[in-house]
Amino acid sequence: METIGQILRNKRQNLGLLLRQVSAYVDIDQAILSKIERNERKPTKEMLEKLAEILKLDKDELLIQFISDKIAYEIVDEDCASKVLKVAEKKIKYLKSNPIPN
Amino acid sequence: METIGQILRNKRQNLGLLLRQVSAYVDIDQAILSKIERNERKPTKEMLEKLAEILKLDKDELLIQFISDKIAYEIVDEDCASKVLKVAEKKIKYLKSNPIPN
DNA sequence: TTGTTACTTGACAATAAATGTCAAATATAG
DNA sequence: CTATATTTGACATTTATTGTCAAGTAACAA
Repeated sequence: METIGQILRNKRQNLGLLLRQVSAYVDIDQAILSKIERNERKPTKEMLEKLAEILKLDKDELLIQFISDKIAYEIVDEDCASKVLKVAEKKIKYLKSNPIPN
Repeated sequence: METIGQILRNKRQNLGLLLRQVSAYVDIDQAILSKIERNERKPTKEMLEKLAEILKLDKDELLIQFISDKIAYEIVDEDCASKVLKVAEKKIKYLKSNPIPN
């Protein structure tokens, strides 16, 4: 099970790219990229898209990893975590099937 | 499918309590409670506990509704929402089974 | 109408969280 | 040691969240 950071770092290193190079492409400070790769900071969606481009990763897959990471860390310390996910799924289905629930 | 706000408001009205009374018990401005009941603001966990007490709601169940609400709204507009939840579940299991993953 | 009660709304300040920038510190390799 | 790559932390800035308050609406009774 890889975190976003691990995915990004592994791919970058496999491609033989430096933090400096990738961060320049993404147009962020390399300190930020370093932190993203160690899960100390979260990338924005714009960053993710750029990262997917330069690292030749699937954009959608990366987004899924990103959001699921965020959610996992959000509720991992709740002891009702799995129930929360089940209820959330129901709610999402409901929200999607009901336009403008307000 | 009820939101947290609806749950709180319904129960409060069924018990014949006023915003003023409940907000006094929870020790918040009644404007805040009004907003919470209309999902314009999110309660803190402390508020939720107090609310569960005075409204005779199950504390854990309310917390589950609260967190799942938050997650549902967070990802409802992603078209990969259900996949996200599946991946998140795996990550949580992984995180829980691995002490101090860092 | 007038007054009362319950609730809502929006502006505002205070607080906290996320973000970006930078330079110094620490590796790691030659 | 030198040079290059990465990490760390302090700091300022921006953005969200939160609480407070007073004025606003709505429903109803007198």
